[in-house]
Amino acid sequence: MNLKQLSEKLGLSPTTVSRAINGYPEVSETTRMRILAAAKEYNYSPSARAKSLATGRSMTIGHVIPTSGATEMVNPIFGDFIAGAGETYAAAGYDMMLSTVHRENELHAYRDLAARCAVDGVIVHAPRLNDPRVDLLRELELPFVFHGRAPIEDKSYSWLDINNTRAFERATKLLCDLGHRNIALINGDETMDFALRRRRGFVNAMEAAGQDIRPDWLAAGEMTESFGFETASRMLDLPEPPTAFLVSSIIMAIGARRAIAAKGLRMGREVSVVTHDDEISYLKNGDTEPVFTATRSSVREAGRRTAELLLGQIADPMADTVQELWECDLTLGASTGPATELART
Amino acid sequence: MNLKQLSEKLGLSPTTVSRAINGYPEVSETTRMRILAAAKEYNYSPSARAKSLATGRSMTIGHVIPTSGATEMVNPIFGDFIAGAGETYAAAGYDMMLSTVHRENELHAYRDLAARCAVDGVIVHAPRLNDPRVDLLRELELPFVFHGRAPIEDKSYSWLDINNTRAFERATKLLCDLGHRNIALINGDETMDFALRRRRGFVNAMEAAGQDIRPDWLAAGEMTESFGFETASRMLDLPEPPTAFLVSSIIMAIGARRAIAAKGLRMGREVSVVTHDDEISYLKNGDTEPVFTATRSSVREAGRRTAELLLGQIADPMADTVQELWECDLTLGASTGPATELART
DNA sequence: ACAGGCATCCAAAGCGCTTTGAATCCAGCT
DNA sequence: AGCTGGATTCAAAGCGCTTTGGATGCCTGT
Repeated sequence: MNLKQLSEKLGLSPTTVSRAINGYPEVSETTRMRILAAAKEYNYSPSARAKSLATGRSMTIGHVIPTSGATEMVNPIFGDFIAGAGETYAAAGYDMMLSTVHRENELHAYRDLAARCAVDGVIVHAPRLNDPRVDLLRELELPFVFHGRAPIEDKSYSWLDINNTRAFERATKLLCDLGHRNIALINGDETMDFALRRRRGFVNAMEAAGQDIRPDWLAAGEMTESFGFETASRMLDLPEPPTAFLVSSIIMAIGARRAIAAKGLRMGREVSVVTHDDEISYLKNGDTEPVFTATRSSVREAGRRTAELLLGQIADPMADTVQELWECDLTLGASTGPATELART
Repeated sequence: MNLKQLSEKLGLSPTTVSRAINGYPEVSETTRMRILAAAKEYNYSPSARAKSLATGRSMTIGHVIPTSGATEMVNPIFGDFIAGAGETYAAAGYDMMLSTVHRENELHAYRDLAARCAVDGVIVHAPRLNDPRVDLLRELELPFVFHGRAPIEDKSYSWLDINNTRAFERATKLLCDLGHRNIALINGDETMDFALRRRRGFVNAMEAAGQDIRPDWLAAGEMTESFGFETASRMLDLPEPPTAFLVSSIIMAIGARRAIAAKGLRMGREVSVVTHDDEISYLKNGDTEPVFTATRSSVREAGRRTAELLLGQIADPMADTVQELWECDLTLGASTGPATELART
């Protein structure tokens, strides 16, 4: 069933039917009702392809998902971010288009989306150091919003980010205040902007507290459970092991917990752990008391809001760029406690 | 830059340029080369919208992702499945379109995709008992492949599934062979087809071994870490606690491990755990020795293959439907051992 | 010299919609 | 009666591509 057939059935012109469906005022209420009823009866919806060709807007938002590392890992926060963004799109009548792509083909993927007029805008994931995507997307004149920031601090593009530096400063200070002096950082891949900021927050707070930062106690890598386990295991085997871990993702923290348990130590007693918690739906940080003391921010909420910012920008391309910096909660859980001497025995 | 402009620049007709780009033979090699060079220079790609309107194919595959439960959880295996499917799509020149949708709106989402001609086919996720989607999609004449099976056993639709029943039979038998008599099942939501089959496998093997199935030792719910923790905790508190857990997802198994540790028990010693492992990229089941004894099948590989089946079906709608049933590995890890009396003390 | 055949190329129609500009109708007013 | 103007409706152009059905030119063989 297409527009022409429907209009013939109704004895009206395609023009009128189209206007009725799209809510234009130049059609009487009675015929509008008649048209909408018929559309429903025959389950008619305008063809998205024809519509977007005619209007010049595809009503589709693109997400280019970089798969990283040898394992081509998909970031675990991704599902929840998408779910949040999807709510916004659904409410606004937009579709969501995904491309998963190896990092080296990423720029080509954006170029391609733009050249094919496949999307009206994109959300940019996982900004990194010297991220070339800001310039590229500007050149392509494709509306975009970053989830996270490229390290460039100018106001010339829109982004939504959490205050990674502050969150990790506060978390580090908490550990210092609990008397910990041997604090390790298990960070995400430090070519990524968020990881750099978290490290900076950690370093700031350690220096403020007059504490040593030992290279042995710094690690960065893939945000997998294995990496958390292996890194924590290795550090706990050091002659002078850390008494506390600051961890960049709850998945790595679960690995760290496994390492701690394997050494016969108790998390929250001999060893403390603070992690960042994205509030991933299947990895809730406990139901009553949080399992981990954590810096917390909902990535799903971020998805919803980032999508809103992008749709706003598409609706009014002349509007100013928008920057939103969200503070994280610092929630106390069972994984932290005062420093003890036990871990060194 | 559009086709017309490019063809004017080249002094050729749009027809010829189009044919050159789409690889038709009626254009000389020299002009084809010239055209392709110009297309590259001006970064021209045919508009996807116009192309799909003209060809009648959208070159897009839809995935309708149901969010489940009060938390609107996104299944954690989803990211890896999508990554696998995405590889297939990219290689074949297809795009991927996602809608996340509440379960009650799911049928409407499919209807809408079909009516708007937005996709050439869909992959159906998370089949359930009495799944209405088989009939609906047939009625809509939209090509589809199920990831998993609807319980209907006919050959009239295509699916790719793992042999859940067999996997859980074997896993259960392993635990029985290790001397366990108190075996608990922590299953996924039993309105889902896969969970029903796993339960059936468990029951089959228990009956074959002449063992009791105690309602106390059966649980089904959301595949979250919390659910695994709470369920295992509750069961371990029973007057007669299980000595082994068969768990439907590695995330729940991580929760169960936490519960076991919290009771001062050791996984693989006092309590055994076997889990299903989808080989999620960020939750690798250990690097050297597997942490968990597990029934294993790569969900990413499944995504890749399911997408292939769908594209095949789109390419030849008259071809027979295809069913693929994959067997799981049963890999031994550190989480299982012989039954002891310790757990009951 | 001419028909036939092949290799190239092109004009125009059409995909299903939106949207411009115009037509039609029917009060309401002078 | 005649004019104006608002309320409806419509015909037709156009979005950027593919594809049908020629057209053109060139080479062959007779």
